[in-house]
Amino acid sequence: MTAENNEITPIDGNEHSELRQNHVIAERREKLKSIREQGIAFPNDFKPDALAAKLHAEFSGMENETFDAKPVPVKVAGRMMLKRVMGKASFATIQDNSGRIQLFVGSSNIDEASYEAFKHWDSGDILGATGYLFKTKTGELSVKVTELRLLTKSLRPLPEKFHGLTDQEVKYRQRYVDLMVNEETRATFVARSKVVAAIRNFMLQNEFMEVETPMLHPIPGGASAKPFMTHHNALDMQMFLRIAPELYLKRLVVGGFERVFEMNRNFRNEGLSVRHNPEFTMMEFYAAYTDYHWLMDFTEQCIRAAAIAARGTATLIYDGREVDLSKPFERLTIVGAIQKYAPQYSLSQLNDCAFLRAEILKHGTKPFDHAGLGALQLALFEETAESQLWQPTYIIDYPVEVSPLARASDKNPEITERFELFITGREIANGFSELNDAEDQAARFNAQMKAKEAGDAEAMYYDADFIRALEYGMPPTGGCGIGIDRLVMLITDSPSIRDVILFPHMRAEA
RNA sequence: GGGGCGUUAGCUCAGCUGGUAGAGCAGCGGACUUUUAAUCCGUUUGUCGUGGGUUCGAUCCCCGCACGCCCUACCA
Repeated sequence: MTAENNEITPIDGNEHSELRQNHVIAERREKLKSIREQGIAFPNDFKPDALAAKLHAEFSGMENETFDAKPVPVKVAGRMMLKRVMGKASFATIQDNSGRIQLFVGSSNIDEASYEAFKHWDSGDILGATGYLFKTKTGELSVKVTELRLLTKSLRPLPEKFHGLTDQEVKYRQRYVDLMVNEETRATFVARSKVVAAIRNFMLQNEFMEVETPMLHPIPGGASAKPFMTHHNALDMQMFLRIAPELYLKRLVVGGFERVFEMNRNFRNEGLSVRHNPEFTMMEFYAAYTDYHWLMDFTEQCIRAAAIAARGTATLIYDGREVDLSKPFERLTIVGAIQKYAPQYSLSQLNDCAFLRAEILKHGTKPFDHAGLGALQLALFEETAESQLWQPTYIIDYPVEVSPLARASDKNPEITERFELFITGREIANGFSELNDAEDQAARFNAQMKAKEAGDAEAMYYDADFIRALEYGMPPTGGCGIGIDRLVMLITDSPSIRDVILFPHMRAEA
């Protein structure tokens, strides 16, 4: 850059270039400037006494004769979403936490200065209105405004009022805007809140205690996944963001808290997809003296209760297809599911390792050098049957080699008392009778260590303290994790996990 | 990681076989005392994601890159 260029380059700064680029924002900054000059620009002394939705619910049946006979004074506040200025009788629609209500701003009802000021306020501004309820001649319940105040000036314009905000990226990155203008987005997160509350209530009613275990783990455990790594300075210690709370929750069962649950975040340093966010919410629970049969009954009831709390029904529509949570969930073994959904395979083929290996390769899945029969059957299940499990289905009896924390079956030491729950072709929950034999668990950890040394990045670490805990004796216990984000996707008919996470992770903005 | 599609005004989108951009909304000015996507008249706004290439000339054609969405892979 030459000296000449330097001379003509104006002050560089984000604010400055934005002002030059966006005259809409510049205009609003000018308005704010003059508001500041006139007094307190951001007053905090207006206290609304009514919410839009409650006013509609309570007064929409009343007519103007009633309002005339007995006036209903109200103070409402909210963001101005629409404004219709017409000479001396204008309207504005404001939105509060509950919904929207229309303001009638007539020059004969408020002072002239306020009316003139109102004409220059913008969509997105936060207003406080004092007045009386009435009905317009089209029958819409409205507030006849007698006093109108600008509580917060909005410097940025709202998205276009008819089409709204549709850009997925902006919806995710600027969720605050999405929430302002898209009622469906608000509804999704209200539903999520209800699901979480319903699950918490369900657990508490069943005498589970809510606990909080560490998010920072010295040894990541409880799942097969790649962890996020971090470092604690004062302890000069490598730490991991937890991939699952499982091993801590089981320590609590050892300690005598026989029914515990934790609903919180897990972190996995893996790919992102429509079903995967680097941090996701899981509800894990453990109950002493229960087994996986009990867990399946219980999980079913919990999920049903969550759907009813959020939607009022256990019969849902997902992606245009019905999902019925009201009936007992089907239970199939891995082989049984393949036979049902991929009947081209004979039972003898399904017990033939060489055949399975070849068949899995046809589906383009990774090689399985050390995989035994059970793991091969599981892989074929995942390729052929899993995505077809639309109605809620428990798949049971997972092979021991892929279930290092689950109790082996008394009848067959190759399989575990484990299930995964699939709905709409997606895994929603995973549970099992817990392995409480400390010596067996130590052996399983050793096998995982070998797998890790052989290059399996997701294999588990040996957790000596967890073994020590088991050596004190853990009662026979059932434990299960429910993927809350995926459950909310199902209940809110959302196609992407990002639609049910308020601030999904995205690449850094360019 | 692989594949597909996309990126044009603050928002939603047009833009023909290449001649450096338009509409609606929003904004600004005006009219209007029951509108509700108010209406009517006038009017402002763009590094056409980014860097190269081809060309007299590129929003348009070619290549790279960035970002996004979808599919796929790992995974819950």
